[in-house]
Amino acid sequence: MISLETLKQVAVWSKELTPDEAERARRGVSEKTFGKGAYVSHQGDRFDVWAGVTSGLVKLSTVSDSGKQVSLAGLTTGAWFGEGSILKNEPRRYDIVALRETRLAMMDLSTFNWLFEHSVGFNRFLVRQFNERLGQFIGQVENDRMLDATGRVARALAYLFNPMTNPGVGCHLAITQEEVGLLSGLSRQVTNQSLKVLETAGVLRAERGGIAIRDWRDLAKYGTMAG
DNA sequence: GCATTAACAGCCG
DNA sequence: CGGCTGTTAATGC
Repeated sequence: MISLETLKQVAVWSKELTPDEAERARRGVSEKTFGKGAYVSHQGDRFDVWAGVTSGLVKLSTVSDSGKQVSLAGLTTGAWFGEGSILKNEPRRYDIVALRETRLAMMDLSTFNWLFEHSVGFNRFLVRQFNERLGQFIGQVENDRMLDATGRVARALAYLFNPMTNPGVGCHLAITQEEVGLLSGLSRQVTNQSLKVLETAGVLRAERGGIAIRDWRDLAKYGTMAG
């Protein structure tokens, strides 16, 4: 279990709960650290917790029918994930991998179900999150084949910097070019060149071991148009 | 063409 | 030193 203060810090949704609900939530959440490269869960697992990123960076990926790894999204500070598998009571459809040392807040299933049954604020949050993810998913299938390397990098970063799904991210993120490549489904070398293009376009600033952006919507636009 | 891997030099903490 | 970055060369779809 964690303190109420910690809960408020790592979970924006907790601010919408009543005091009683927040107390329940705090008692059902514990924290765990994952090392670089560690699997949080494998595709097909019954992963019986709902989890939020306290610090670090995780990647959702799956294996395509042709057998190669496909990255779906990156998640960073403030992002919560896993509700889809819990609500449908089905195995995980994705691998979840820590791209660097990552601390996760993990809620047990009974607490999640209690909040789902009793808390209006919790359900509002879930609906908003589903809505945002649906928008991302539609963008993904519509544009996947049309985007060049630069567009794919821009889109991966736009999702990562999206304050709806990653509420704690801000406009600066410690991430290496190799990690951006892993999220974009590209090699480090091509990612390096794409980042330079985006920097020249003025939508981000590439630093050593980090990226600063002006507005994540600029990246989103870049990631939905070829060019 | 465009992307990938391999290799290497430079840089920085 | 070790990790990150910038670049080039060889190879593949």
